[in-house]
Amino acid sequence: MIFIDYKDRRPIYEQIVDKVEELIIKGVLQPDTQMPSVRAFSVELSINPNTIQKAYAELERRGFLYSVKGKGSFVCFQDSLLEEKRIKIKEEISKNVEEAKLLHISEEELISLVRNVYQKNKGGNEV
Amino acid sequence: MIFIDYKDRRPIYEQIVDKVEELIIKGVLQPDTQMPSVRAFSVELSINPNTIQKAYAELERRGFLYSVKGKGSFVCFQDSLLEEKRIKIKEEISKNVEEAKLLHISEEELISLVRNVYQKNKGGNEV
Amino acid sequence: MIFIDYKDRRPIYEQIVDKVEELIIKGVLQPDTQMPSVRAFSVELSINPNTIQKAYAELERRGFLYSVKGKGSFVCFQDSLLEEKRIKIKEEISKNVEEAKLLHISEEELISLVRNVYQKNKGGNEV
Amino acid sequence: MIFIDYKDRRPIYEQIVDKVEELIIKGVLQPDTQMPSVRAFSVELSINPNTIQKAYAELERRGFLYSVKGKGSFVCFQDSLLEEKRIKIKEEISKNVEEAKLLHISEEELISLVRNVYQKNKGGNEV
DNA sequence: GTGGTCTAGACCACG
DNA sequence: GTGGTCTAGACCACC
Repeated sequence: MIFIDYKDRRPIYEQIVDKVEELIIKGVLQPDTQMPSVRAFSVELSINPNTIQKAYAELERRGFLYSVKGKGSFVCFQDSLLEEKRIKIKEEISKNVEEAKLLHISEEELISLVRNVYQKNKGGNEV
Repeated sequence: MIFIDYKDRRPIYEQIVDKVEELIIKGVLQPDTQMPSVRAFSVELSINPNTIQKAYAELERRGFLYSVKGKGSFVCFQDSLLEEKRIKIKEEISKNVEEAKLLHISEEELISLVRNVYQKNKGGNEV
Repeated sequence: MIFIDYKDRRPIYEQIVDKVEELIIKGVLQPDTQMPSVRAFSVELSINPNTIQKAYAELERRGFLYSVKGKGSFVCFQDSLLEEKRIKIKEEISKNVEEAKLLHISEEELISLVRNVYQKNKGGNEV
Repeated sequence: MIFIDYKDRRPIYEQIVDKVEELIIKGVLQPDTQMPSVRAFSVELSINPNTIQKAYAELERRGFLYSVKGKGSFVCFQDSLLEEKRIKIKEEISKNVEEAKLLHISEEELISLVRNVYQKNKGGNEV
């Protein structure tokens, strides 16, 4: 399900956090599903358990997981999380568009860029 | 001219690199202008000269500066650098848009986001 | 494996970069091999860790190494790097030949020079 | 006659040394010609007299100039200098060819490289 | 343990 | 004075 890219400059735990988050948002991991135990997951990915622990802690902090003592970690998905992410990504896009404007990329070019991404995979991987 | 944000998680030298690059692209720093000397700049920002040195070296590697031993560091700007940056920022935006799509942000909303950024400061940012 | 020549006018970190590059190209250092840690290597060569760090950073920039915080530095070799080096060395040789021509060294002499290098160690340098 | 390239990474005095040497070898500067005085030359190139001084000293050390107290510096060209340079350039070519061999550039390719340089400008700029 | 950043202070070559 | 390299020693995030 998850593949660690050691050549990726981002820390491993962050790669895991991002991937799990994505799977939850995509609906692949359904709410209240139990996550693999720290130990099991660490064996599966052959990485240090501490790293998984850190990833789970971060996911819990962000509100994508909740842990029950003695039972394990579970997917916790609320719409508010989606909204938060939407705001974040829109802020990032704003920042990038501003930089693009500075580089004299035209409004039209950016809009057609947006359209292209939305056309891509049309009629295919709808969830 | 430049302000170091110690709360920023990015390393100091990277903040400097990005800021100087921006100033060059904006045209605030004109080609062949002499940059402040490593030592003078380090005093101005109250950081270690080595950190400035690292920033200047990176800027030279990227083609925004050229340094001459015994003379100083100078702004060196070619159009090809702009084109490279344009490609990079477009890739970045594409990735952003894809993520936005995943979050069910509509094509229209993104487009109006782009338009807003381009409208902002319209006819006003001349000093 | 590596010897620092303090009489050499080139900086230490550059000597290291060149030597490691050579070892990778020669195949002595195989892809994904772990390099000695910055600290271990610095002890081995009795130089400052920062100097090794600088060498590794440059090797990473050139695409011969990739480093992962908390894990180590690893050999990372792609064929495209070879092609780049080939182009560079051919340019260098062209410049040399032009200078040789200026010095009235005959075409034949240079060609026999080339042939000699290629004959040397013929059928002998297998270990 | 001489143009300083400030974007060239080599020190200025070295650029001057190389250029003067080239002019002498090419025969543009004839033996026993008087060189411009340090002051005149430094004004002409708008650089520091110390830099010219250093270049002249190096050229004298190499045997391309001789200075007469109270009179100035003069071109001094002996065939032995040419021979030295020939040996040097051949050594450098050998080194580079060896590296090319390591990169699996074929003997034939290098030889045709040599031939190409010799064909270029055929029948034109003979001195 | 690892790589990466930063400081303090030194030395060198160059102009 | 300038840029560039190096050392010594510290701290951080990550595994």
